[in-house]
Amino acid sequence: MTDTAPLAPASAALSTASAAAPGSRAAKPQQILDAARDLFIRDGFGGTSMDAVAKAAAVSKATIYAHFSSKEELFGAMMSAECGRYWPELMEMEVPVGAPVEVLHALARRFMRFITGSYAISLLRIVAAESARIPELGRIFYEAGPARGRARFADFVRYLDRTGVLNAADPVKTTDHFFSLMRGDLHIRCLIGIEAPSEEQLDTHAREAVELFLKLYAR
Amino acid sequence: MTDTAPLAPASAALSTASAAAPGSRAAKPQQILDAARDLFIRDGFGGTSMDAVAKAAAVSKATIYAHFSSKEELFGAMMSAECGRYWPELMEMEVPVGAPVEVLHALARRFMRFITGSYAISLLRIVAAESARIPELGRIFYEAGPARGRARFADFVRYLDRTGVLNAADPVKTTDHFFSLMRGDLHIRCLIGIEAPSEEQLDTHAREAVELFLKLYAR
DNA sequence: GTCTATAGATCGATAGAC
DNA sequence: GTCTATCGATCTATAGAC
Repeated sequence: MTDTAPLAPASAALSTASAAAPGSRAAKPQQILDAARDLFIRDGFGGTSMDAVAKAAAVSKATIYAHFSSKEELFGAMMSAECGRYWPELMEMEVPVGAPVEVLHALARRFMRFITGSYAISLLRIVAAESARIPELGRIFYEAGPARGRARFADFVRYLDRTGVLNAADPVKTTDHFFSLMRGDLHIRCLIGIEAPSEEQLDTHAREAVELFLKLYAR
Repeated sequence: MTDTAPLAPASAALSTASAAAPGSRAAKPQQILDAARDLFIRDGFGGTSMDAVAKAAAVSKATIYAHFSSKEELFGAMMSAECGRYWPELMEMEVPVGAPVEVLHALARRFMRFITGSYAISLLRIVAAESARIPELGRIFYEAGPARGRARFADFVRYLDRTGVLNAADPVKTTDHFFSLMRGDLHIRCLIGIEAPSEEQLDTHAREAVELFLKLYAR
């Protein structure tokens, strides 16, 4: 590896907590967003009441409405903030150094662990369920999350193509195929709550996905 | 093709309408289920009220509760009935005859059209969203739907392996890979409502998926 | 079984004091 | 901005007549 791997530069993770002191006035919007995130993720949109958010955020309901004009807007703001936060944690981590197949395997395992985890699954469930009611929600989610990861991995594919490891004439489609092979049927089974894969399952699944991917695109 | 293709036997589609005359007493549970299906699919679980179901089914709310003890039970009964109905319509159709690559392409196109359509997307959204609240829902859905299609296609893979078209040592995994390549990123984009692929897109997508699949498994 | 009518609870959103 | 208190609407579920 004499070239520079484009996945390497890791930026500082964004902080959840506001800069303001807890309990102060400026911290309340963030308290509300944090509480909303926890409750929406746990109970869904319909299952979360504004009363519950107010109680969890330790503010009054009127304070919530002073910052967010409706439940939908609060939900959209929470989702937008989360989408800007969760994907960097996944993709901007330092990329392991080693043989391409090992790097791919490490990335695949990390990806699988993330997308089958309760956090990503809960977010996806709510976005899917509410996208009919809140049309822009799907795009907010996709652009801030999956699209970023895809673009980032496509850069990595270009790098592997440039260095002669892969034969990927269309990096975007190649990325799509890698992600598709990774998700497999497992992702949907997680989405509908009938599977919670163990670490070993994820590792095996990731290894198989990489094998198939290399069978398609290794030079 | 001297062997018998296992996808061929098409059974009669199940009927939605009850055998009882419309308006009669015995027809009411079916009227309720039909109305519930339409409303749940259109407005989701939280967006559908029992009042609306009663109005759409032309019965009183008390009649609904005489047959279904709660909103959740009505929802589960509807989903169970739908799951037993929708997949046969997809997979038990007559299989086109021709070269394996053309048959695969026809199947892929049919599959893509179905899973990206509003009916399947709506069902999946609701199952995903409510699987946390109703744990058995995901399994009902999966067993009655996707699992059947997978088993059926695995038989087809075995047939193709037996006749020397494919090299598929593990038909189940091979099936998984075919379905994964078909879904691609497109399926998730449909799920979150940011894409509604045209017939041409579906055709192109299906063709590419088959090409990749054959690159992996053609003998 | 089926209806009308309503109980009982909750929810989203707001008014008004500070 | 933040609070308490509450409005008005809606929802699930049931009581009671037939």
